[in-house]
Order: sequence, then structure tokens, then C-alpha cells
Amino acid sequence: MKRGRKPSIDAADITRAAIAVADAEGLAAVSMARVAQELGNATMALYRHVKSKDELLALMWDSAMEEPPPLPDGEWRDKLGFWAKAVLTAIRRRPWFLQIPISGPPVGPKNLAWLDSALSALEGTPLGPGEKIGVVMGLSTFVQGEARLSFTLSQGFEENPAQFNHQYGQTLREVVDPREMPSLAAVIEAGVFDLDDVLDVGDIGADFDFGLRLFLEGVAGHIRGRE
Amino acid sequence: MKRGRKPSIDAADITRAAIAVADAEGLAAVSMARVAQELGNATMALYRHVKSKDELLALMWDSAMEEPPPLPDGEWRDKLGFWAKAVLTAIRRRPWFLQIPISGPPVGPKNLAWLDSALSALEGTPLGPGEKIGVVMGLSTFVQGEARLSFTLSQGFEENPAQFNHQYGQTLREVVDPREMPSLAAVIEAGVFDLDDVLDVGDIGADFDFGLRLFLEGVAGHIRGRE
DNA sequence: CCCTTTATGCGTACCTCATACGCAAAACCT
DNA sequence: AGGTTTTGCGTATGAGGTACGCATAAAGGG
Repeated sequence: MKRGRKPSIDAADITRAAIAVADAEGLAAVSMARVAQELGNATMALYRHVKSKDELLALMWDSAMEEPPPLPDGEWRDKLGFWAKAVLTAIRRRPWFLQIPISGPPVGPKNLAWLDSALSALEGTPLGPGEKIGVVMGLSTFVQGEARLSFTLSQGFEENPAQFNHQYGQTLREVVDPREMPSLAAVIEAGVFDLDDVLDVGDIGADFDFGLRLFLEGVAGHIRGRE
Repeated sequence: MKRGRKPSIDAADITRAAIAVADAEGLAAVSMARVAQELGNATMALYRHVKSKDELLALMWDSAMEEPPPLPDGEWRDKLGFWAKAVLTAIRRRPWFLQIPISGPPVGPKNLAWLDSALSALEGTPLGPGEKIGVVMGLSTFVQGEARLSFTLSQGFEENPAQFNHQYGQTLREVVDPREMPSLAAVIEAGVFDLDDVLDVGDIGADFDFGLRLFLEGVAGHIRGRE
């Protein structure tokens, strides 16, 4: 049988506690001391189960994502669109996911399940394996980038609401010289940046939807040009 | 005239020094003490010109980008493609750019110049102002995401070369159960992940090129459907 | 030319963190 | 029971950000 003192906690416990802290107070609040306190252990006890904080962050990264939801029936475009929105929703539930400095390609089961889900959406298409990966990587990159952007902005908003809303369009009008940046000035004058709802944390966001549509349209074009 | 002791440095000097440190040793090496040393001042002297380290990072963020290069002649698709690659190249020159936790929308002149440049590429198209912004935002999101990914991976590679190259495909084969994730397993079996050149830091990268092509194709489709 | 005003330079000190080290405590084996 | 092995954790070190207050210049007024 196994010798030595029984472990009172294991790496999974630590990861869970760390995730709870991150969910409640943000990634910045995740310190070894804080996590240990959550578990009722001393700080240094954690190091028996986790080599370093970086390793803990990697574990958190693997465990952070929920299970991918089943895709709807329909053609690949609907499925991929649904998938993209599901990714965005999942990330929004754990915004700190994007703040973790990742150290390599995904090997955790959850992340791989999401990858599999996206690939399955392309199952009926004539795309080759490499192309499927390319499509999914591109889409995933776009979604994560958009999520990061919206999260960053909403965070900046909480810290300093004044600089947003109508302010931004106004600020740009002051800073941009129409002679130096005519294209940008034209867009500013059109009032595109005067929206109140630059963030719209609640729903999916028009920018995201538009970009997603463009990307999927591109995939459709690629498939068409290939048949 | 202005009273009081003459400032020996100003915020711009500090920003420059901080950027020099980041260029040479990475963003992690940028500490107030390190920057002060670079300038021959004491640590606390910096706080006369910069409210906090966060503010310094924001200043660095604004100054980090170079001037956008002039776009080539041709149709919008060539221009935007060129722009996207230029963004990627510029970011690769200062990889730490993406590590700075940004706090709001861009107001710095350099970043706005890039925005203007991208918008000017769409000048000849029938797209409205909101659509132009949508296209540019989407593209920018994609490019930054791709840059972040390639940077992250190349960094992980330096720290731990063993886990890459053929290893990754092998690792996946061990972890992925074909019954649970059939689509992913199929792609793995096709050998897509066995490449030596997952990163290819040198050139533009096939994934990036493919994703870029898809997105631009999507924009073309959108324009076509609008005329 | 000295003194007051004002802004900068910076030494000291405090706090938060990650983490190395070594000993104490517990659980198993013989 | 005594030895062995593994975990728990107190202590200590060092890095980093920054508040505070005094020292130090530079300009203006008398």
C-alpha cells in the first residue's frame, strides 16, 4: 500500500479553489496564499501538489472551459456559427480564461472537445483535414480576439466610464486631423463611434456577428471554389 | 517663467527607456527600478512623471507601433491583405505589444494611423462607414489573435522544445479517444499535427495566410451581395 | 544677493507575492 | 515499536510597486 502521510488535498482541489477565486474576484486575486486560505491549508502546502503558480495557471486553463454544447442540425454554416457563439458565451462566463499566459498547444480534454466539436461541423464538406483545421483555427482566433476585446473594453469601462460612450467619438474628433487621416475622419463624421453601446456586454454584439458572418461567407466561398 | 527645479527627464524619456528594455529583454523585465536604472535616475524619480506602472504601460502601448507603410496600388483586396501582413510584421517586431493589458480604445496617433490606413483600403468599395469599421475590426481582431498565438507558441517552444514538433501529434494520438472525438481523431490520423514547422517564426505562416484569404473572400462575398 | 516659493530628486519603509529550505507530523511497513 | 516515506507548514529571502517626507535645485521678489 502507499506509505506516508495522507494528502489532505490534491492538485484538482487546488485548481478548483483557484478557479473559484478567479470566478469571484478575478485572476489578479489568485495568489498562492489566497488559494491556500480558501482550502484551509497553509500557503506552502500547495507546493506539494503543484510545482509553481505557472503550473497552477496551466491547470486552471485546462479546467476552465465547460463542455461544448451539442451542435444544432443543419448545414455546416449554422453549426459553425452556433459553435462560435457558444465559444464566446463560454469565455464570457470566465473572462479570466483569456488572461492566463498560455504556454503551449491545448492538450486538456475540454479544449480538445471544443476542437472536435468545431471539426464535426465541417464533416459534410469537401474540405481536407488541413483545410478544416485552418478554418477552425481561423475562426477560433477571431472569436477569442473578439472576446478579449469586448472583455478589455468592459473592464476599462468599469474603471473609467467617463471616457466611453459619446466621449469616444468626441475624443476622436479632437485628435484626428482630416488632412492626415481622411478615411478615418470620414468614418468618424458619419457618427460610427458615437454609439452608447460600444460594449453591450449582455448580448452577442453586432461587431462580432458581422465579423463572424464575413468569415463564414469566406469559408463558403472557399468551398464553392473547390467543388 | 516656470518655477521650480528643472525636470531631468519627462514621460517620453521614460517611455522610450521602458520600450528599450522591453525590446531587449521582454516586457517582464520592465520594472520601475530597471527603467530608472536605464535613465540613470532613482526609482522613485519616475513617479514625478508617471502616475503608476499601469500608466507607463499605456504610454508604451501608444508608442510601440511604428508608422503604417503606404499601401500598394491595386484593388481593395490586395491592399487589405498587405495591410494585414504589415500589422503582423510590426507586431512581431515588438511581441510584448500584445502582452500589455490594454485599458481602452485606441487614441494614440500611431494606432489611429493604422486604422486610417486600413479604412483607406476600402475607399473604392460600396461599403458604408459602419461596414468598413466592421470589416477592419474583424480583420484586426484576426491578425492580432494570430500574432498572439504564434508568439505564445514560439515562446513556449523556447522554454520547452521537447513538447513540440512531432511530439504534439503523438501526444494527441495518446490523449484522444476516436470514439469520443471522431472528427478530431480523423484529422490527427491524417497527420496534420505532425509538422515540424508548427511555428515557422520566420515567415508569415500558412495558417495566417489561409485565414486571411478566407476573411477577405468573405468581405468580397459581402460586397458582391450588396451591389 | 538672500529668502521665499515651487517643483523635482530620491532614500526609506511598507506591503504583497512567489518560493527555497528544513523540520515536524502522520501513515505505512516490518 | 522503530524505521521509512510522504505531506504539512513556519520561516526567511528577494523582487517589485509605491506612499511619504525631506533634500535639492530653480525662479522671483525684495
